[in-house]
Amino acid sequence: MDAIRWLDDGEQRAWRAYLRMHGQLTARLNRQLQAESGLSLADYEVLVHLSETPDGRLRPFELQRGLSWEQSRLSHHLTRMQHRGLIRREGCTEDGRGAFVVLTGAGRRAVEAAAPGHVDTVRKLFFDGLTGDQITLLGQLSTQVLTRLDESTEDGLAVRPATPRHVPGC
Amino acid sequence: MDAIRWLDDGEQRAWRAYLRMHGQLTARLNRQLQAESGLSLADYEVLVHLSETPDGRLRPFELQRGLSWEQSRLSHHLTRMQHRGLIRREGCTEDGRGAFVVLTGAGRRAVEAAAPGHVDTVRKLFFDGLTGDQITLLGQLSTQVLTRLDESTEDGLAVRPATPRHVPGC
DNA sequence: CCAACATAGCTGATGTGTCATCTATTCCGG
DNA sequence: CCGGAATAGATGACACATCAGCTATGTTGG
Repeated sequence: MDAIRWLDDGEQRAWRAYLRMHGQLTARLNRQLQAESGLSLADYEVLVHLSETPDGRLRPFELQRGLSWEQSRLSHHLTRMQHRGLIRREGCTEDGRGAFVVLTGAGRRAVEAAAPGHVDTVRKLFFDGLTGDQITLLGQLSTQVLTRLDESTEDGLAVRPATPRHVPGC
Repeated sequence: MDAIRWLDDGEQRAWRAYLRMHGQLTARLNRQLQAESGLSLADYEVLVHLSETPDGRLRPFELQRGLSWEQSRLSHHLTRMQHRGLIRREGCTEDGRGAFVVLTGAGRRAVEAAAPGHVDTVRKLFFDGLTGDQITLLGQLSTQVLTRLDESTEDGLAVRPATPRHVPGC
């Protein structure tokens, strides 16, 4: 029961600037993608992952891990993308529970058409304003925080199936 | 018509790590807030802004600027928060178009109850894994990018209503 | 073999964000 | 003082995200 360690002034500023920056940045990226390609950032990420495989197909759970998305978000999103003809679902013969997500021709054309403009915007709005050192730092920082997040998920600190040990009566 | 400048390997890694980190981090913060206080991160930010004013009231457009939210998002969010009793809307006598958003007692109690746990989680998941230098640099980086975003909005590069000559002083 | 459990995936309800559009008021130049 | 433009704000439609819960198949220890 220690005293609350509030954020000091610098932390406060950094935190708020960071949150605001991210919001603004992704809003801009989304608008650019939407306007020029009819895709959202989420669509784009899904399509990129698929397009990076040799045959443009992945199991949903692979996609899920690659994107770090919630399973259900992915499923809903794939349904919408399927309706728009960007991807197709196929059954999986090796695993009766499974499925495949397959990039359609339209899907591939959509990413390929979107990519140059998107990368250009990411550069203009983000990378071009940063030094190499800053980019390196950001990468390190992100990786550090990610590691920390993973670790604290595994043991007790986050979601855990309420005391699987020592259940009275077991 | 220059050649496309794709992201190099380091940029690619930094960018993807960054996007993933942000997603995971905010997901965790949202869950913690939701679980312990029944608030979302968005709710929390609104309430914090209100609670930082002397009388717990702001004009929607002030809130909008403070949060850098879309006007319509704010309006919808306020409606939902109003239904949950966290804020109240009042008319504005000085400006017939205007309104006030007022923190209710329940709203104030909610932020105050939420704050310690939230700050603690932000520390545990984020700041405690970073050095002071990293925090400083993140603040700088965010501010730089924000400036860049603002600049490129004002002149031609993004949406602009033809001739916006009329800056609201305030 | 089979009961318990884990894994893969889908779905419906509900809360959230964006876009386009709408009303009402205020501001401002002629 | 009037008409057009800017400002403040709300709203409906729709896309998106999360949660809880569901089915079906695979895996494994007894």
